[in-house]
Amino acid sequence: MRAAADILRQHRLPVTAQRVAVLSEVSRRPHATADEIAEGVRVELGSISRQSVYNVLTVLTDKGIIRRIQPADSAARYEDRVGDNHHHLVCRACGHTQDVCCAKGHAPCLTAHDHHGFAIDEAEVIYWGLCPACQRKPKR
Amino acid sequence: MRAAADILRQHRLPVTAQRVAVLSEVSRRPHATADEIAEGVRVELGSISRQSVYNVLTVLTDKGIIRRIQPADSAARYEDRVGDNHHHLVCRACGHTQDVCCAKGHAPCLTAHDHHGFAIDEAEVIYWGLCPACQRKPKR
DNA sequence: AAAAGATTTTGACATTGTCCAAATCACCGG
DNA sequence: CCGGTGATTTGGACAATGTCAAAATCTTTT
Repeated sequence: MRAAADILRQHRLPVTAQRVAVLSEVSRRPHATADEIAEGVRVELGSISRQSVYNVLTVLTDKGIIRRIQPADSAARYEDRVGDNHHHLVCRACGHTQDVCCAKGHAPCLTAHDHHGFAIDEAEVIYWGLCPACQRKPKR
Repeated sequence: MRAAADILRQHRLPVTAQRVAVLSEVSRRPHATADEIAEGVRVELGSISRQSVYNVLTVLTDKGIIRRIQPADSAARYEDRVGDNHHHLVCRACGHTQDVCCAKGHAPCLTAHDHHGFAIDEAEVIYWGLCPACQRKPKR
């Protein structure tokens, strides 16, 4: 992946330390929450306000540089991998999130046959289950 | 649908006015949020505490009597229709939610081909777009 | 180097939920 | 039909995740 600063410039976004750090963090640790990203950025930058993390994540999402996913029972998560058709595997126990390719290329069954007049622009798929680690833990 | 009280008894749940009212409301108005349900129940019962609405919704969900769905950017919504394999169409603008049958019967493509060791128990699909009404409104 | 405009910060506030203890209610047995 | 008992409901505090707005600071550009 190109340097964060270049990506920002390419999108005509003023390059600030906060933006570079947040984007790098999203790239380094996919599927992290805003809070986790803030922590990671603080290691690098010393500090960043909570609001700035949200500001940056919002502008990056709006530009299509990153993607926001919001599984149930979890704060929003962000990822760097955009533009391809991939979905997610989420662990019900620990929230661990993993990318999965769409099962059948162009998702034959992801076009609702009766769309009730909706103008559909995205089919979001989340597979729920237990990750390998949580399967081994004693049930609660 | 059977009377709410019967359903509760069938699941060995003590029948309370709050439970009957909440369950009826979920049944009458599918995809409502906890807050909307509370409002509806108050019309019938005069009052109900916020906590009770959550308590009832939780116990009904745990018993499998209702289902909770949590689309991004929305409070959790509840529905009465359980046990069948249906998904949702959600309007990005107004949040209006509509049921849709799975496009291909038993969802051939809803088994991720590489599940990374996860024990998958559900494939959740949400189609995002604009509902007919919001398509007609001026863009924001 | 300075001006102009955008970004960051700070602190308050909103929404959705959860926790806990006290009061109340539903159901069972006598 | 009436208590007793255990479950449910309530009220109030609290937590997590975001958003809003205004002042301070930084990036870019001239």
